Amino acid sequence: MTPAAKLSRFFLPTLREAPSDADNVSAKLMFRSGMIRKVASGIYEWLPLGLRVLRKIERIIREEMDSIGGQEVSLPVVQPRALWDETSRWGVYGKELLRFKDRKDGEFCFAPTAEEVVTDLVRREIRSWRQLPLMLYQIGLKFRDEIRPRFGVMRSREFLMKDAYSFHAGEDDVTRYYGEVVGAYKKIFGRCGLNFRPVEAQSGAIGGSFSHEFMVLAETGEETIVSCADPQCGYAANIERAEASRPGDARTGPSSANDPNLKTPADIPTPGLHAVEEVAKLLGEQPRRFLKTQLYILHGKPVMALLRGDHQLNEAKLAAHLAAPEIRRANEDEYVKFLGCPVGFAGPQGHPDVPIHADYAALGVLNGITGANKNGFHARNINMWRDFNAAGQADLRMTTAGDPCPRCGRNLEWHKGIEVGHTFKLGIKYSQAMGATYLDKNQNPQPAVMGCYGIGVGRTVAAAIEQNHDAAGIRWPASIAPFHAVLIVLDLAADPRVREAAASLRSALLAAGVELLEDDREDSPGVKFKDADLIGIPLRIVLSKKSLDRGGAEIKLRSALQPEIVPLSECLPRSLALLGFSGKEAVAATTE
RNA sequence: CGGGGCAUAGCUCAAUUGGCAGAGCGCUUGGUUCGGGACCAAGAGGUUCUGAGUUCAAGUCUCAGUGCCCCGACCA
Repeated sequence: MTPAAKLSRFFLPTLREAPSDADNVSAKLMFRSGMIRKVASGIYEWLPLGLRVLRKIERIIREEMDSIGGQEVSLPVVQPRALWDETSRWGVYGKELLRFKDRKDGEFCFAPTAEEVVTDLVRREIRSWRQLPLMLYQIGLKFRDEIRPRFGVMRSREFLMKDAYSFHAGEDDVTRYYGEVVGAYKKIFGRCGLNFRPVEAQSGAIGGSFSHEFMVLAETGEETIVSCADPQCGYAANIERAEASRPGDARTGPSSANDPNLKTPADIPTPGLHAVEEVAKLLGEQPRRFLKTQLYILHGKPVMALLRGDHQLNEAKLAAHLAAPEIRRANEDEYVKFLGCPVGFAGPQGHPDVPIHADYAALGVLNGITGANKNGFHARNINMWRDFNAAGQADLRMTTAGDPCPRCGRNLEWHKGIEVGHTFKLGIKYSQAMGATYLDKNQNPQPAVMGCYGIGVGRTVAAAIEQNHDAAGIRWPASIAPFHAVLIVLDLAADPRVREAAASLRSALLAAGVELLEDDREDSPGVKFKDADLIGIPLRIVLSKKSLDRGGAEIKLRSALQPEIVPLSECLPRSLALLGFSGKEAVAATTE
């Protein structure tokens, strides 16, 4: 039985005001409640109170990962270049990968993730299909040299991540197992008391439901997610990847080049107006009747994306469509060089050497308005197939307000979210590159099929605060609270009954497995109440002359408005009930 | 990487035209208090981010550097 933590001796430097560089609610509260301090941009120290929360979440993760057959390992944080060269990621990863040399000039990096290392481990030890599936996970520090760390531990450079990797004999087995992991993730975030949503993280057009992001819903989230208003449908996706346009959106085909409805192109002077909205206003036309072009550069050559005037390009989709992550937007000089006109006056017609990749929705524009490829002019009645051809067609745009659910056609709801977990069916990308093979039943070597699964542990802490706080401070869900209860004892000197009552209540709570923080500081009651609210312990118990005069102890949930007076003999059961302790949990906690 | 801003006590911030470096909170000591961040008194605490320059004089002006923050493209 652990003794109660005495606040007078507990390293809990609370602050009345947050440091000025804390830039969101959770970071402010984590600083103020003495959970974290900052060492450098994106690098934090976790103090005892914060670490207790981190450990609570880790424990939940371990239990759920173990329950689906995961086995915990500890993989190195410092990893040799040689392994990263095998998958070409030493070159591909970019500046986010922190690299350095040891005294012998050997090249290393600080692990941002561990696919290479774990695949290396497995290829050396796994021989047979009989040894599969194998699920290994670890909870350890990662480092990604983020361009712009922000929001405290939510986007830090050094961070605690649970990363898991599964190896399978065959595609079917990963698919089966992937579902188990998603189930475990739902339990993990559910047990953490979070309101979250798993969303598809891969464009559904590719047909996959094998990458999910787990989003904690919060107004302050950096991610935007759309979900179907109909729970029966259940479609939910990151806005970055949500299906927007579909082939059916195109209403024309090559035969339409001779459509009698096509009108003759005509130039219109539009001096100085380059935005679709400006030209639309001048002409009294809807933006949806426009064809919008955006020029990109791939390996020094121009590529044009074509969109309907009221739509926004999704660069990630364009990159995926072209299978070219290295594309970049063309600058003004390149517009002039390749299209012969400044940005804002370019149209798809008249550039046979520039491949055009059209969003499906753009193909439905009849007699469209677009740039005339001359400074100060736009053109009417431009039509695909007659005036230009597309090298490719795809879903290239962002979902916009008013778009229907791509699955069932009903309305979409928009939410903000914080990504706390990501699951991914990897396939054989790493096992093939690194030669992680097993012998199948027919003695044929096969690359192991892999899945990988991450959880940002520190980010989960911050997300929990974003979702559970009020003006006074944090309101921890009981399952991840640093302590279950805080005991505030007042009038110690003035009333001898208080000490006795505190002693018996303290030992009863501890014996029942309640994690107890006792505020024994020589401070005024106000200070203690303020700090208790700030650090957000779920249950507050006050013993004082006043409470005893009224018949016992004063008990209050952090979320409750008013305390209740409970007779001393009832304090233990009442506390356990308020904490939602079942008998089982209490016993488990006691026997630890 | 591009654009903008900031850097003064542990925290939040002042310092007029270039003219003695300050306040609140926190901390220490003593006293008085004790149910929502109490009060009185006395203290401790500073390389004004670093370096150079201008000046009789620089927290303040100039230059360079560093760190941090905010706005845009990656990610747990």
